[in-house]
Amino acid sequence: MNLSELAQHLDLAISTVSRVLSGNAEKYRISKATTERILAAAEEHNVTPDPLGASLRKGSLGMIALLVPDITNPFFSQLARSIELELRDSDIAVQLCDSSEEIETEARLCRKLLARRLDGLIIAPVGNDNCELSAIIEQANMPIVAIDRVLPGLPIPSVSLDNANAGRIAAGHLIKAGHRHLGCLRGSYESHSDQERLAGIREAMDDAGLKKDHLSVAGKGSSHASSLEGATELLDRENPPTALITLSGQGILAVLELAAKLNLNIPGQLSVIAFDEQPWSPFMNPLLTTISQPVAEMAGEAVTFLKNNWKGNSSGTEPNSKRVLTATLCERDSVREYS
Amino acid sequence: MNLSELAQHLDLAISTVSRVLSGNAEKYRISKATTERILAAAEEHNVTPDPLGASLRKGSLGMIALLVPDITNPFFSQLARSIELELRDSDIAVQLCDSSEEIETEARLCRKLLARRLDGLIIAPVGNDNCELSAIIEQANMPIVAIDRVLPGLPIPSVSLDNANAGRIAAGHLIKAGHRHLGCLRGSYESHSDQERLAGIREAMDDAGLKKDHLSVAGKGSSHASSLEGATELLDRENPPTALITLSGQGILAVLELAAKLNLNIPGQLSVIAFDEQPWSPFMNPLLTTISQPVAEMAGEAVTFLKNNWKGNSSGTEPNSKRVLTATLCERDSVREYS
DNA sequence: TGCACTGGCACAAACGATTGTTCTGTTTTA
DNA sequence: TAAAACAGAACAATCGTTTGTGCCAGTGCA
Repeated sequence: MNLSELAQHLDLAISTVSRVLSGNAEKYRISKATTERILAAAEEHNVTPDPLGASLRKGSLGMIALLVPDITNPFFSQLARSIELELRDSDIAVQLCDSSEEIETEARLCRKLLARRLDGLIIAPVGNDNCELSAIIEQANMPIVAIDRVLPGLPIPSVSLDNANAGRIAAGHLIKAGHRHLGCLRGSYESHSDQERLAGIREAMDDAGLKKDHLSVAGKGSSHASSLEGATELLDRENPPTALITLSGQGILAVLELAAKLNLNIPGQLSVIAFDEQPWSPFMNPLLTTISQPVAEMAGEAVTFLKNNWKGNSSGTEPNSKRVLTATLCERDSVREYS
Repeated sequence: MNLSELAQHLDLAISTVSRVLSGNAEKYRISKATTERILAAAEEHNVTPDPLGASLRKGSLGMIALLVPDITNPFFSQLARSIELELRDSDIAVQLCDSSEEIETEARLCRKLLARRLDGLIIAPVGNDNCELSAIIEQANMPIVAIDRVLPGLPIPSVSLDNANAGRIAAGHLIKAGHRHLGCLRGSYESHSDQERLAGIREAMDDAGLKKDHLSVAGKGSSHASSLEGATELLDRENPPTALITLSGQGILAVLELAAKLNLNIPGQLSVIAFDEQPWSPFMNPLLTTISQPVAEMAGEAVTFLKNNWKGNSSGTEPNSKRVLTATLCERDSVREYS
């Protein structure tokens, strides 16, 4: 039963019913009696205004989209949850899209999303150089904010981590513990974030007077197989690093697996710091020292940005703002002093 | 720019434009020339039909909702991803809702979802006895299917695991390895699934001629703290079980943590089987033996059910069908022969 | 020449709500 | 007593599509 049927049933105009049911009874001076009558009947027949009709009229869907590379990745699922929570009370729903880490799929989905006049889009781009995506996004007409991974070529606002600083923190912690030969397991694709993190690591080593050949870098894919290959390149050789930093979420698992295979005790013979705190990080054996991203805060920033850009609300952030947040070190048991 | 503006610009009727742009040009015998002209102009001005208008007219939103207790739980995020993949080619989007394991929130969100005349709802209920939810669902007018957790009181179709069988498999495996005293760490709430799994474990023990006091059960919450408490109750005592089964995803982490604290070697002194295969299960130390749910298959079944119940498509499943899938044992290194 | 047919498109009625404007009484004010 | 003010509700336009039907012109046939 919809509003007009209910109106007919009550022998009232649909407009009156609409005003009452959307809570504007007094604003339009509907009498107490009528209001009560409508509310009762609505309750009885279980009728609520169809948001679809309202959306059409209001020009707003009451929904934003979240496009992530892989919802299975704990970072993104935490992000999804934080965004959901953030929006729960504002009558705005979240449409979830997963691009499976494929840039073509990402472009296709993004195109679809833009066609669906949503109220906004939060996108965690798959790669760092998706021309098609850039082209698509450029002619979008809804607020869009990139999160986690920044597209350097994309003129859209973003919320991301200060990756260089995060790299410095990680490397600094290891250097302070006495390590002189560091290894670094890169994640997927030629990710912008990974490059920045690496740059931060190099800076920290520079500051400590460590030469470039004190850092070994490997890894060229986000899959477990690639990570394993990269880890092998780093560890299964003459003079392996005494401490490792994994730049992507999956990497640490490969390192743990390989270390077990090689009978390398962690942290006894090898210290590790893993990028991205994961639900299981505090419960692994050993308890993992990690670099943690402020996921909830990132979600908050992204949502705030979208909200600020609604209703011609130009009060908020400038159109091309880059918000950069700081990572924190979670010290646990996977790093040991080296002498 | 919308269809009517484009039509005006081309000096054509909006209906003609609509038919061409929705791919029904030949069905309505639009001439080749006109078709080309419209397509070209649409491309040039970047105009696509607004799904909102189409939805209103067609009476279908092209969207289903997925309501889960916690998208952060790998099982549910895998489920979300599988469902997304399953629907990707059918022009149906997924709205994600997370109830934070709170039954009031779940009811509230569910009510909202039902008001939003979606094309279907896949719900993984938080608890096993949510009367309010049952009441809400009963008067819904869209296809709904419960997944993972079955609500015994709810007269809706469901896709779930054969939990009793899964319990039998787990216990059977341990018994076959020579274990005579089993422990069981229950998950959250008085979950229906957990009860069934427990029943299966009891059956297997019965079959092996093991008495009831050969099974210790503990745990009364899904939080890490509760799990830790339960694990302590099971392990930190005189005559602890030699093998443990954790019935919920978080439980195993608590067991690992406690075992490390108690200096209990796994699997040397304690064998464990964990319910729910997780991304990190194959990479833990030790590699975890788990009971794995066929997530993708469950997603497929749920989606298929919804599809079958569209368009008055009564050909499909009966309205109250219960689909039950089988778990598999992933043998790894956390179970050892006991003599 | 007249009729039926049909290709090609326009007309208009939904779909379900929101909201500015208008209309009808009744009460207050001058 | 007439005019003004106001409360309460109806009217109608609008959002952007889809789709059944109607209209017109050209063609084939008798």
